[in-house]
Amino acid sequence: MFSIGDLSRRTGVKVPTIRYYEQMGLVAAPERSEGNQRRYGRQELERLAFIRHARDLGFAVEDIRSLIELSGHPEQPCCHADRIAEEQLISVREKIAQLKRLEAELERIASCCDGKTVGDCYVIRALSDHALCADEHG
Amino acid sequence: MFSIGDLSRRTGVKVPTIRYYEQMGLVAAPERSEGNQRRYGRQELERLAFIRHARDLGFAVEDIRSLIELSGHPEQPCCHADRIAEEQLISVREKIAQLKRLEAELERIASCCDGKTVGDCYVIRALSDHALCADEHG
DNA sequence: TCTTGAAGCTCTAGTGACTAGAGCAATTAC
DNA sequence: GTAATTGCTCTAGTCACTAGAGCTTCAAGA
Repeated sequence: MFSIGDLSRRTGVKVPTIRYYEQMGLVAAPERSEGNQRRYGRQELERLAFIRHARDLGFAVEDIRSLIELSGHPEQPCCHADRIAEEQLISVREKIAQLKRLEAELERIASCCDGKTVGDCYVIRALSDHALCADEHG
Repeated sequence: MFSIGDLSRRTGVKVPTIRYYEQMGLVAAPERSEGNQRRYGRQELERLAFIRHARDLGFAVEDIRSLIELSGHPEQPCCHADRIAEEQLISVREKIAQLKRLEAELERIASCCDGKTVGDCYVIRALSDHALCADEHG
């Protein structure tokens, strides 16, 4: 039996975040000590590690809820879990593509600036005038 | 003189977002019509286009506030503006690097799954067991 | 056994950058 | 003139936490 602080140390999930997950129904409300403090077992530890890992991978809390639901039915086909993971992969790839466009644009803006004052600063001018952009972004 | 709807159409910034920017002090409160509706001129149009462009590039509202402040002092050296842009570039690059690690991990997870049921689904198992990860992420 | 300090509890409110909705007033087009 | 559209303010919701107040419980040393 561990306290919420122990659980936090073992999983790397902060104490208030554990309580938040309980409130959101991602982890079940655990037993309490006589003094009303939360007491966790191995099962909760594993579930919280699962949640932590999925969050690190960028899954939304709602996705995690689905994945947990699924993992409680090991006899069912796993295509739903696969789809959630693939959708996450697609969304990560889209974010990367978008950020790369921004990177290119920012590189151009920051490197072109050879003005000395704000009046002829390329950074400011580029932001003022979208026509200075090489390609469409955003 | 345009209405808030005209301004929205010309800049691509949604009407409630324009009002939000006014509340946040990013754009000045404009004149009003007799019937208390906002009436904008060319100056506000340009400022809003500036904000839109900077937001598209991922600048935080606070950064934009600084950039606007700077652009009001064209005689000052522009190193501050350059620094804001460079910091934004660094942060974009960090986000890209992080997302690429996630992409690799998700690819591995999603492609390895050849199980038929949740019970032996690699997606679920990989999320349960961090030790299955190729490298550290998150 | 006493004490002290860390850790726990609940509750409310704040973050960032909007977005949605209610309930009303003004404007515009026909 | 009237109907549709657009505008107004205000409050509350989004997501995934995070911070703080004010209190109670627990664990370790004297």
